[in-house]
Parts: sequence; structure tokens; C-alpha cells
Amino acid sequence: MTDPGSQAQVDRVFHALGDPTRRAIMERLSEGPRSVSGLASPLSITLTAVAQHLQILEEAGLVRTEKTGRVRTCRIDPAGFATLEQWIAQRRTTLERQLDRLGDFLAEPD
Amino acid sequence: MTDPGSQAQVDRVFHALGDPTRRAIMERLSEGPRSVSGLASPLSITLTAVAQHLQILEEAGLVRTEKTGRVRTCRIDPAGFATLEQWIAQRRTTLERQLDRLGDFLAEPD
DNA sequence: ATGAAACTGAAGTAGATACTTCACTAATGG
DNA sequence: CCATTAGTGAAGTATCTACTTCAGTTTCAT
Repeated sequence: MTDPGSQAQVDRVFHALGDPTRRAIMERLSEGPRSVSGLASPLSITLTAVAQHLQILEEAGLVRTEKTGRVRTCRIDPAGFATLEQWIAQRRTTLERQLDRLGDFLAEPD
Repeated sequence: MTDPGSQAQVDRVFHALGDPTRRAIMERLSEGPRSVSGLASPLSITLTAVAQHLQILEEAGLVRTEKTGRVRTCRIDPAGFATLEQWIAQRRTTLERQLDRLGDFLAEPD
């Protein structure tokens, strides 16, 4: 991964999770590691399609994969989640700062 | 909003935030409420485009808007964030359960 | 009253993207 | 060894989607 909090990385993470099939893959993987075909069977799509999704998830830092023999094992990479939570936290803090200023304003005597 | 944690709602939230322009709008709104044209000017796109983005953000429960006179004021709706964090939290817990089971396995004498 | 400002609605378009199929390589089991 | 299993790569397609333009409507200021 290039830079955990970079604009490009945030972009990749949100784009990756924007697709329902990819989220389904993430949900499946949070239960434990799976092979590519193991992920493909419950979703009614081709092995090729799943492999394409996995590449996008991997580039977003949401999954790690390693190939031993002919089977590629996929598992969740927490790095992607970190990027996600960091973005949310940033919005939350600016939002709270704003509410604090509103509180100050309302508390002003004049 | 129909159902805060529903599949459809999660879908709307992630799809909404999957677009960089919409995220830019959210970032701007976390600084404080803005009008539609106030949001449009720094982004170099049409007023119409921004209005379309706002509709998507609103349906996702990420933004609330109200129109007084001829100006529509937009502000962040925390509900969308809640949906988002809920999804992440769920993945995290299943992931941790999995790691706990791994710990148990490694701790087994045999 | 009139012109500008702030939107709204409909319709079109160019590019993205989620799939597919087909052809291929590499590992594994009997 | 041979058939099967697991995955890769390239290429095509149909749909989606982010934008645009244009033609309204309403509100506000002068």
C-alpha cells in the first residue's frame, strides 16, 4: 500500500465497498479465509468475476491473498478498515467542532 | 428513512460515498451547512449535478435539506454515518470471533 | 414590475464498470 | 499419464452513472 490515509487510498476503499457483490465477499471473508472458488460458489457469478473483484479489494487494502499451489487463499486486511474509520472520524470531529461553536454562540449573552 | 440497518440502506450509504464528488460534498458540509450553489461553486460542476448528488446523499440518510424561500440549505444527517459504522462494527466482531477461535486452537494441548 | 438568483425537471451523452465467454496455464489425484 | 480442478488473461457487451444542456418555476431586490 502506498499511503494509508491518502486521498487515492480513501477513494479506492470507498469505491471498492460501493459494490454490493464486493461487500458480500467482505462479509464472507470476515467469517474466515476462503479460496477464490469458495467465494464464487454462493454468489451466482463466474470465477473470473470474483477474481476481478478481489483485485479491486486487494488494491484498496481490504483483502490480502496468497497463492500456494493452485489455490489462492483470501483473507481480510484490516488496513482498509483503518482507512475507512479514519475518514469517518475526521468528519465526526469537524462536525463536533462545528456544534461546539454553535453552543458557544447560543451561550453568548448578547 | 425506512430501516436504519437494512441491506438496502447499507447499499445506499456505500454507493453514495463511493463517489469522490459526493465525498467532497460531505467534507464541505461537515464544516457547516451550505446552500446548493454554495456547494457547487468550489467544485467545478453544474448546479444541476450537485442537486442530483444531494438527492442520492439524502436518500442514503447522509444529508438533510430544507428549502426556505428560494434557497435550499443542506446539512449532514448523522444517521448515514451510523449505518456505516454499524456495518464496520459487525465485520470487526465476526473477525475478532474468528481470531479468538484461532487463539483457542493454538492454545489446545494436542 | 422586471431582472437576476436559486433552484427543479426532463432528456441526452460519453465513459465507467460489472459481468460474460473463450482460450490458456499450472497443480493435483487416481 | 490423464482428467480434473483452480485460477489467469484478453476481449466484448450491456447497463449504469456522472455529467451536460435547456427550458421552466419561484423568490427576491430594486
